[in-house]
Amino acid sequence: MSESRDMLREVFRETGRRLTSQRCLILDVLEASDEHLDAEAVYELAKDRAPDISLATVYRTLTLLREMGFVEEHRLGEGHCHYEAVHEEPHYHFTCRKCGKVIEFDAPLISRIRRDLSQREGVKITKAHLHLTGYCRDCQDRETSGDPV
Amino acid sequence: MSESRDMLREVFRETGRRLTSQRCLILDVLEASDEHLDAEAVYELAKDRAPDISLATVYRTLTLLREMGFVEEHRLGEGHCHYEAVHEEPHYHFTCRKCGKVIEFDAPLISRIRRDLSQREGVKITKAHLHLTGYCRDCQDRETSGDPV
DNA sequence: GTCCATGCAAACTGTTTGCACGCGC
DNA sequence: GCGCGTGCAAACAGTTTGCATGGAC
Repeated sequence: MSESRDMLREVFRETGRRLTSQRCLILDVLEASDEHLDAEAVYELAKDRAPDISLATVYRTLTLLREMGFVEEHRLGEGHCHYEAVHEEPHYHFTCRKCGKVIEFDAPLISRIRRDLSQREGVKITKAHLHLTGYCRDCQDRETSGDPV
Repeated sequence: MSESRDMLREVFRETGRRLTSQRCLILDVLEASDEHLDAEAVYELAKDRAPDISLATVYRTLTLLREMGFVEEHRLGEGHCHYEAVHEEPHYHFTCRKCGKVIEFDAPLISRIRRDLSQREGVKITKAHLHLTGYCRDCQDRETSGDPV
């Protein structure tokens, strides 16, 4: 654990940033959780180990870690962001419109889509978000409200 | 034009809603634009034709039209939503991280991904959002800031 | 010791809501 | 005329920022 933090420290130093206890802690919290935490949840979990930490620091650190590529930000549709430590493999999300349950999945076909678009439009794609919505197994019979005509 | 509004009126009546001038106007604005407007932009455009319209009405109407399936809401990552009148064909988005340019594209392979996940997880998928980010042709040489390590 | 990072509180943006009036039906 | 929809302003949620203090290096 501590040797991985040393590597981390070096990455920070190279870019003129400091590895503070708060930044360590927030990264720990994200790595320890395999859920998609929002800023408030990260804040609550961090407070358990550092009661004085502030929500502003959580936001600043999440932005920083995102810029450095250590965490990913997802907007799954509820007006606030979710964060998670980066995995090696890309993965995507399904969200149930009824109960909010999130299912993660992989979809290798996305790489074909990326390649096609890159070639056709001459763009360089750095990130793909695929977000499916619908009704999970448990909610399917009750999909009453707020749906297309 | 007016006969299409009559059809619209009927859809509203069936669900106990009223087709007000504001609702018409907002739908007009969205249909007239082939861009992705945010609520503020819809508000500004609507004010040209109805100076007394309020931003609250714009939000309420956008929510309503989304629930009725007439418009789609996109969260392309900047902390506010974009809206557009529904097209028949599904389409997806690429956003340039540098200049914000949006390219729309189709990706028929998505239907395979949808089918796979539905079968594997037993979910019913009603909507797919694919959002690619990266650098457009013009911005590729200057992709300096804020990128993964 | 230097200067970046933090905590606090206030500001800010995008969105929602309570209420009395107005308009579609 | 009944009741949904509107405009207005205030409230709200999530996030950002200014400033003085504190901690990493």
